[in-house]
Amino acid sequence: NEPDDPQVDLDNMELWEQFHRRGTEMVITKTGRRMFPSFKVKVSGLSKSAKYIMLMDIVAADDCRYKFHNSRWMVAGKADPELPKRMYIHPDSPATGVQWMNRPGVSFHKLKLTNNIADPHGHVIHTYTILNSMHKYQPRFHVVRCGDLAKLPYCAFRTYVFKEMQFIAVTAYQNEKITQLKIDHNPFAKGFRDS
Amino acid sequence: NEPDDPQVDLDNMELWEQFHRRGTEMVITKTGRRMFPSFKVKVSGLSKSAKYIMLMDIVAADDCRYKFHNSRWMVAGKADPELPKRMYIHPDSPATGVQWMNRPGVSFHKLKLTNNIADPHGHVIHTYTILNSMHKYQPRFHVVRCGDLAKLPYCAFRTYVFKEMQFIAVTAYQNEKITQLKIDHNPFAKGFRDS
DNA sequence: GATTTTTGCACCTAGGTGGAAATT
DNA sequence: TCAATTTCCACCTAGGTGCAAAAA
Repeated sequence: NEPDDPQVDLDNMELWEQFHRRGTEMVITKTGRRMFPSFKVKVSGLSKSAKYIMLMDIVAADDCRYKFHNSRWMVAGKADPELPKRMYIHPDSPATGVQWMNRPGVSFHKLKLTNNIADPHGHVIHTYTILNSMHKYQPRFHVVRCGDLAKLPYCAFRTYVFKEMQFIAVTAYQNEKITQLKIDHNPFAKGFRDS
Repeated sequence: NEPDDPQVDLDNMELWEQFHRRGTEMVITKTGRRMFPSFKVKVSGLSKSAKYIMLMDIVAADDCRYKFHNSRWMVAGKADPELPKRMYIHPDSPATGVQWMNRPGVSFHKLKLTNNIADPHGHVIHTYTILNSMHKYQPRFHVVRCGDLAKLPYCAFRTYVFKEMQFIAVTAYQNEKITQLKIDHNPFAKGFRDS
């Protein structure tokens, strides 16, 4: 009656698949840009009383550089070196299993993607992830049974990867079909819709 | 070279004093209303490496009920019973002394005042404080040398009180001079300014 | 020249104000 | 009748969009 076998479901999977079929792009800017669709998961199967820390990060999906040519993404050489990535710790961590499971979802919408090497601030909570433009990335989600942030480095991670979330970082959209999907579904881009 | 004698300065003291001279009022609503001026302090004198938790709460200033009569606040009987108050833990807690001192200030602007007894959600982070209308209150600030939220109940609190922050909770402003000060200084009320 | 990045912008969402009228 | 509270609103701040032009 106290399981500890997390089941993780990606929120808005149908939308993610629509983007995935066309080759998702995410804009990176100097001041930081959110992901769309946003990264949100529903977690079940946790021990009710045990404490957990939830995290995400974004890692290189391969060691290639890409370019968009003839309406297609093509490999264009070897990847540039990656800057060290920091884990984005969900700000409500640590919390008990029942607290995580009772919420409508665990959302990482505040994370921002940037190409700005200079860290904006020495914030306690790291909101920015530095990416290379024209490179392919894979977001990951981690569940750690751990009640104390200080002990996080010594705890076992359980990692969940959704291929549907792979994307290529860009400073300006390349594929107009991706642009249109963003406009159609992101409420902040409603001003560019036709209807 | 590792002091542990916190010095706390109230931000925007001149503005607080302007309100204090006229008898500050704070609006409470069903959905919750922020304080204005907002509660922000600058902390120094902490041990650089020790971890601290920062908190605030709001307690009854006396055991009276008030009414506004002939342009003055007057005692109008004995206070209604207070609902138990919860500490509002600053969301960046715990953090090291140098992290707290390096920031421009420790801000509690997200706290909301309400007269709604039904707690809106079972949030991990408590944002709402329930107050009685027409009663006088005193906000307080607490510094706790403590590295673990779970151990907070067993740690020694150092409490700082600014009399300039005393206010009477209202559902609608009584003193028009207070209303005008709010309009003059709160950027969200700019629409009501004359100029 | 061609590609990639930056900047400023109009247009949105989201939410914090006190006023005025309605309600309790 | 009077005092206190609730509801809805226009008017703000704050900040997330892709676009177009300029810059690198």
